[in-house]
Amino acid sequence: MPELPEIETIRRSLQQQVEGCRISAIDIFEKRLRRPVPAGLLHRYIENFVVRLLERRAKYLLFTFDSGAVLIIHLGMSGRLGLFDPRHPLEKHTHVVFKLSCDLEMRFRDPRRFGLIAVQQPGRTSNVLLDHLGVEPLSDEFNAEYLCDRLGKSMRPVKNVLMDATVVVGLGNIYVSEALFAAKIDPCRAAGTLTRSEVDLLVAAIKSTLLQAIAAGGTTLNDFRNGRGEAGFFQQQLMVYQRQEQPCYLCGHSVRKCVLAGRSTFFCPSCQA
DNA sequence: AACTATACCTGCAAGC
DNA sequence: TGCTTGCAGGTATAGT
Repeated sequence: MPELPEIETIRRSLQQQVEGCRISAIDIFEKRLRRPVPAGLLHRYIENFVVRLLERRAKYLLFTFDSGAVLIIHLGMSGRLGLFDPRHPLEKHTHVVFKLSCDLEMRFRDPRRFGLIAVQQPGRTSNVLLDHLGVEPLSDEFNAEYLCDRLGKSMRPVKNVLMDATVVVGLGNIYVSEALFAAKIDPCRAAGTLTRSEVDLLVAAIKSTLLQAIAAGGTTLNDFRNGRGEAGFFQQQLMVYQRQEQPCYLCGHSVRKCVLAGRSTFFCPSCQA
């Protein structure tokens, strides 16, 4: 489900409780995620070790342990990670339970099983999941100069380039549509035709859209919840996403939907002409 | 080489 | 009511 703001919201909601906690036991109920759950590595390098750091890279949550290993969790489209009282009944599709020394359980639940759990072994620095990733959109590396270079002379729709994780990470279908609206750029525009001032606007729009969504605790369209089970509020600020056939809040023109990069794309044909 | 379409999986809403 | 269909926020990979 979640894009960068939702993952960052989950990270912040878990950090206090999880950092400094020991994982006392790991129960695996379903190994068939996007890749098989690495039971052996979890028991060897994660179980009975203490979480030192909970960070985010792209849409991955990274738990660094005092064993030197890193637990990598991705939530795919329908994944959830939350803290529960051990007495709370297990919800359907709960695949892995991490029992914490603080007497809580961190439960991974994912009906569609597009998520994944992986372990980077102690001493390893390269990782097949992370190595190819582009820059973080909220970092200083993501600026107009960088994006101009990556847009190049490409004829691809600008939306497709922004969804490309080797260019910039963390933007999914919701926030790309919203950021392009904020920058008043047509998602179909050939990437190479954007002017420098349009790229300036686009970079600023991406950063501010993501920051506003994080401040709102993410977007809860159907079932997103943070680590404490709380919904987000950014859905109240969506300008175009899933608003096809409804009037644009700025100009009143009907919002349109098209398909780009195989996914629904929402835009105002008047504001983003 | 650059790019797009497809597959992975379950749940849900809409339509019949 | 109950069936079928289409669609859903992500990513890797097969194919053009």
